[in-house]
Amino acid sequence: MQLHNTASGRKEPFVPQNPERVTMYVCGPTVYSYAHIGNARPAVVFDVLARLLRRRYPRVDYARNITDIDDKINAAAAKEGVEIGVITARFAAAYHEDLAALGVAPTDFEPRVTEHLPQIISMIERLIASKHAYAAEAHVLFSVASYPDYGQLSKRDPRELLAGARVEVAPYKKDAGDFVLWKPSPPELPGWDSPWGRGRPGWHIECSAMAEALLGDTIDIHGGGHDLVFPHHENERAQSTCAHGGAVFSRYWLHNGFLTMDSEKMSKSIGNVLLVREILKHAPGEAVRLALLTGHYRQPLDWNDEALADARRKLDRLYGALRDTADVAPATDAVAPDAFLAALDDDLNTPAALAELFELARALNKAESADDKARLRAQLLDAGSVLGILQADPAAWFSHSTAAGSVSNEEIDRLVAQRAEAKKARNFAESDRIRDELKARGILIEDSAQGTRWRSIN
RNA sequence: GGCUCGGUGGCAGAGUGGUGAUGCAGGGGACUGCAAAUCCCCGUACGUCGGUUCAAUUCCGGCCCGAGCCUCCA
Repeated sequence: MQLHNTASGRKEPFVPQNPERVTMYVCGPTVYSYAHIGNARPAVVFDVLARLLRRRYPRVDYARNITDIDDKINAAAAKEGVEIGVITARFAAAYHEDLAALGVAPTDFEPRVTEHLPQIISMIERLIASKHAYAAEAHVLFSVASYPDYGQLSKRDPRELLAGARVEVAPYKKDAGDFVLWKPSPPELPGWDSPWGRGRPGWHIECSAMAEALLGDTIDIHGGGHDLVFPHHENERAQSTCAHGGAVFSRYWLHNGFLTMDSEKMSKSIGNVLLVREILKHAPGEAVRLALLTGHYRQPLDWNDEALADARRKLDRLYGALRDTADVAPATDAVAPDAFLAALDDDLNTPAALAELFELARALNKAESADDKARLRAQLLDAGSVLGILQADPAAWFSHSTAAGSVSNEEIDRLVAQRAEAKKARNFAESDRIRDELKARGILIEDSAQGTRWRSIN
């Protein structure tokens, strides 16, 4: 298996530190609002990676945090006049709902900042003791100058960062590039007691502390969106490495590319932020998931109506092959083909893996013997399970209707029966009229050897 | 300005130093009462200008265009 490591800028063979226990940490959401489709990409991508790793190794410890201490959360809570816990509980639950709809399996760990204050404080104390951090005016700052490797992950020149040309430098900072590990909280804001007074953790320290607590000093894989490379991951790396006496923090850094909306960056100022739950009102979660896996995870992905419609048609084809062989029990000993797994093993090449899936579907459509059908069907289902798709009942997929006020199943059955009568009487004008009527209402009729069937085209 | 990463057929999107994935759309055929689904066949695709090479879409360099990051945004 090969993975592209941001730290080296190359694909590298993936060799876990301990093959008995692979560890992966992915940066999760700050829960102050609903997840948008860009937030969903890393969740889906690293879900596929976790599935692949679980197939390869006996134990995978996958942690994805929920950040529940943050200034934006404070702002949202103040606006509603509630405790921050009200806000974070609401949006953490929404996040879970959205991910479940996208077929993202729960992670092994889901640490929260509010549950790790002692660990965070302990790590900051150790950084101060080792002179990698200093307290100043109720803040604690990480000293970038104390870590010569700073900037290596994001390929940035440390001197420039120390100079901080673009940044307004707080007076208590020794160097412009120093960043906050702990900051004071005024009485009206949430705060926690610490050796430096009542305050709250800075943005980056949480992930370092929680990864340490759950996965150890050195983790195998650290993932997140490409925008996190700097400063978030650069800072995490600095903190953790220094807190651990120089031990490597993450052996492989993986970053997914950004999502654009109709070729534009998704941003609140442009007003093109698309929430996962909005999309799910008009499209099956599985299609959203597949759309996110259509491109390679490191490439930018443009989100638009056509991309989603494309994903639905792909699933129509794949589920079509499964539906046509619904009477065949999958072989129990057949697994995803080597070519499919090899594609994923090559830095999670989902487009190439998908191509193998379509080859399987074609072979399954052509298969004549029961043995071939049973084998190919099992292979297709198993391959689908690695990508987290194709596990639903094909009949459910094709009857899935997202159009409001569509025809009831009873009415469809009645019209199909009427049409069958007309056909039997060779009254084709009438049977075609019924078919056209159903089509106009979003139902497509298909006559097959097994009888007439239908599917929703909305 | 600095640092990343891209520009592949109508669209999406892999990949490769020499036999041009895959899906959708499109054309032809088989099947069908007609369709749909399925199967078969069909595309002078690799931003641009140079260089290296027997051979470059694939390697190197310039240029043009696009995306992202440059201190709390996945």
